[in-house]
Amino acid sequence: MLDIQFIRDNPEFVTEKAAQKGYPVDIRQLLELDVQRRSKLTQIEELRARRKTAGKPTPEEIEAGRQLREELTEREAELKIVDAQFDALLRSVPNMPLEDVPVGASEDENVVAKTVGDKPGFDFEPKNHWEIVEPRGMLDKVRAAKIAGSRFGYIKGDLVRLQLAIEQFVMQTLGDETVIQKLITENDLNLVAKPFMPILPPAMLRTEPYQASARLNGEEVTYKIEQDDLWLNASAEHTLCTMYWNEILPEAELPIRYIGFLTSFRREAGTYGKDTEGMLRWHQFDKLEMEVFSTPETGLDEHKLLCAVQEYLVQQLGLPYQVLQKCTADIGKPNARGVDIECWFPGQSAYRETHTADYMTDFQARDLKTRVRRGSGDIDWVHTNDATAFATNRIIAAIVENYQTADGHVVIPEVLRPFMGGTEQI
RNA sequence: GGAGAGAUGUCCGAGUGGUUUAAGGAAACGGUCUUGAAAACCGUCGUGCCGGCAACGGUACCGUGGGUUCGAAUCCCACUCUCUCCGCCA
Repeated sequence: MLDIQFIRDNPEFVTEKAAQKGYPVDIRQLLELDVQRRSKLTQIEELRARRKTAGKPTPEEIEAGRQLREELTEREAELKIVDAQFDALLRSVPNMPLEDVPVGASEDENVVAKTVGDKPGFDFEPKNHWEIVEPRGMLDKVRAAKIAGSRFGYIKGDLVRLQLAIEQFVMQTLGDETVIQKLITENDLNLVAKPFMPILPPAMLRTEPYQASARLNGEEVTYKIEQDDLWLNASAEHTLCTMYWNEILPEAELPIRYIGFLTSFRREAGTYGKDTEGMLRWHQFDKLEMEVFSTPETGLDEHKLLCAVQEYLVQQLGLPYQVLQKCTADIGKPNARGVDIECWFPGQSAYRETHTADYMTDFQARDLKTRVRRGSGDIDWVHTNDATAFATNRIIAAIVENYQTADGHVVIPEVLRPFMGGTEQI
């Protein structure tokens, strides 16, 4: 959630920015409730103070206490109602976009920040990825549909080896301090070159932390395990960002940089007919995800580092891509800034989203109550960042389409070959 | 699935109705002593909210939510989580 003090101090700004993100909120009403809430709280605290007695009370004090209790019960009931309204309204206020986030009403107004890499030239008509891997027996969606329904698949053979190679490549690259330092230097960032810690997080989480993460997007997106109060994660950051829920971290431990690997699950309700072929939009997919907890001062640079890592990884695979600066309507409620990478898919003759980087400033941390104790003893909210390293299905599809040969094979990008026993083509 | 135990501040841990604004210990930080360090000694040392420029004052929080009471960490009810043993199992 947003800082109520900030809203008190900047009501017009908050109203305007919230509207730009597509979240019209009644800040006047929120502030009115805020005033009501505080005045009721003051009343209640006064009553509580009067209730205290030192030791055994006299009969008169007991009678007075009885009356105080009646009044308190009434006031507390009033406060509860105001509090609930206030809380609901406060939680409806989105994070404020940073200044450089383009203002836009829909994803169509995202801005292409740059385009990198040459699209491969083919002397034949390039195929879609499924036209290559399905006939070769590396993808079986028919039997998967029989067993689990649409949007599932059996990935087989060399495609599995390719995925494992991608995982190994990412873990090695992000664990390499020299790579991190290089990206920090190239991008003029004021950060330490601490490598990313590999992590295998849980795939499910309980309702309470999920809600606190500001990432629980309801049942269109997320699978619920009813009998156990558990949700299946829709992205690794859901169980990563919640790791330090209700904790105060020593400043010396920051930044905490994780590179997680996890299978994620999405219901994809409302996407019927979209991407039904191939492996771009499944109910279940594997993902390598970065998550960073940092001080407020370094939060933006950490975000830029994650973007740099994403580009570096895609470049290493030799894939053409464009970087999208997401507009206010598309960055999402908890985001202050968001950047997508779209890789080129020659079979579809289109750029398709493969990466996203989210910077939440302290918005998410305030809900998660994840804080940092500074050297001075002060306590501040941490800043949180998450970003895709690779969503393996999508990046495999991109590799297959960009590296396809005339006879329906796929050349393996050089950086991945060491992780596939030197295999050059599948 | 069966049986049992437990949840208190950064950690350990006391506390079963009334200055608990939670004992004591450890860790941490500051200081004294020391050539330096250790030890010893002295001091500081939870979080949120409300008011205040501030010093500070008020209030809440002992797993969560209800209840009893003039008053609840403490009594009652429900729930959650953790641990141990047995069973099953990758």
